Amino acid sequence: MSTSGDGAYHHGDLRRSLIAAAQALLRTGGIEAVTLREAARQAGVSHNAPYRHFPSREALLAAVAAEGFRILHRAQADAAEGAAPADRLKAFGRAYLRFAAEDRASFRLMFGGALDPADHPELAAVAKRTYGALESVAGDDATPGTGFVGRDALRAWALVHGLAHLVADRQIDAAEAEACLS
Amino acid sequence: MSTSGDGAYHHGDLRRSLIAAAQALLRTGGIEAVTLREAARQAGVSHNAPYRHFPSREALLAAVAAEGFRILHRAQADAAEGAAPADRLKAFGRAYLRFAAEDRASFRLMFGGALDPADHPELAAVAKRTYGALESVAGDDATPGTGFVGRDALRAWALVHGLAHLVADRQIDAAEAEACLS
DNA sequence: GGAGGAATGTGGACATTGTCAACATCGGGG
DNA sequence: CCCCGATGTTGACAATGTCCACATTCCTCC
Repeated sequence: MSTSGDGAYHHGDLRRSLIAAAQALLRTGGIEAVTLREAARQAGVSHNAPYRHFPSREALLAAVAAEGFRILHRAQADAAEGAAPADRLKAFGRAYLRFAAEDRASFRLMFGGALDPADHPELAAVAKRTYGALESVAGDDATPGTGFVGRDALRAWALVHGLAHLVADRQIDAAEAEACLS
Repeated sequence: MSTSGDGAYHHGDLRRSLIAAAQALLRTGGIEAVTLREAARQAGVSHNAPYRHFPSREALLAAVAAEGFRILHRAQADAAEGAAPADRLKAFGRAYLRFAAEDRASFRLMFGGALDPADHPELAAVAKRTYGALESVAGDDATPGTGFVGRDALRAWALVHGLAHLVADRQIDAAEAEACLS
C-alpha cells in the first residue's frame, strides 16, 4: 500500500511530522497553541494537507495524547521491569510522577479532560492498556462487581494521580511528590 | 461611580450576565465553547461590549473560575461548620468531591491548568483563600521549611484531589470516591 | 509496460472568533 | 446645565477550522 507501510507518499511521513510538530507546539504554548495550520507550516505543507491524515484538529490532539500514553506506558514498563514485585506499584507511581513533571503539557492533554476517549478509538485503546497495566500491578484485589480495582488500590491510584496533577500544575515539585509514596 | 456600586449603566449588570452566560456555555460545551461573542449574544449586547468588563477571553474564563472557587469555598465552609473538629478534614474532602461531581466543567476550568493564576490576580486570590482554608483544617502539622503542609496532610490533599479528578473525568462515580475517604 | 484509480497534497473559499479603533450614548458631578 | 467618563455599538482585520474542486504521485492490475 506504500513504500514503508506507514504512509510515505509525497512528503515522507507527514503524519509523524504533524504529530511531532503538534507535540512541540503543545509543550511550548499549551493546548490552545496546537493548531492544524501551524503544524502544517512546520511540516512544510499546505494548510489543508493535515486533513489527509487527521479528520479534525481534535483528532490530531488525540494522536498526540495517544503518543503520550505510549511514552508513559514504556516508562512504566521500564520502571517495573527491574523492581521486585512488592516494589512494582511504587515504581509505577514514580514513573507516573516523573512523566507528569517532565512533560506537563502532554500530561494535561491526556488527563485534563479536553478529549473524550469515546470519540477517538486509538486514544481509548492506549489509555485502556495503561490502566490495565496499572490494575495488574496493583494486585489481584480487584472487585469484579464494580468493574474496578479494590478500594486500597483505588486509593493508591488516586493518591498518585492527585500528586501528578499537583506536580503538573507546579503546586508541588517532583521530589516532594515522590517522597509521599510512603 | 454608578447607581448600584457594581457597574450598572446601560445593561443593568453586564459583567454578571456575561459570567452567568459563560458558566452556562462552560457546562454545556466545555471550555472551548466559552466564547466572548456567544456570551455577548446571550446577554443581548454587541460582540464588543464584553471588552468593557473583561480585557480578554481568558479574563472572562478567569472570572468564571474565580466564581467556582467561591462556590467551592462556601460549600466547604458549610460542610465544616456542622462537623466535629476531627471530622472536619473529611467533610472538606466530601464537599470537594461533591463539587467535582456536580460541576465537572468548572472543576476542570479551575484545576485543569488552562489558566495561569499568575495572570489573573483575582483568581489567584480566591484560589489561595481556598487552599488556606484547607491548610488550616488539615491541622497544624505544617512544615514551614517547605512552605507547605506536612507530608500526611499533603497525602490527604493529593488523595482527595486525585479522586476529584477521577470523578470529574467520569472514571469513577462520586459514591465510590467518597467511600475512599477512610 | 501502460492505464486507471486511489492516496496524497494544493489553492481557494467561507463562517467564526479574538481583538483593535473610532464613534455613539448615557448618566452623574462640577 | 453642561461636560466627561463609563458603557455600548459598528466596522474592520487577521487567524483558524473546515469544505470543495483540482493537481500530482504512486501502486495495482491487465
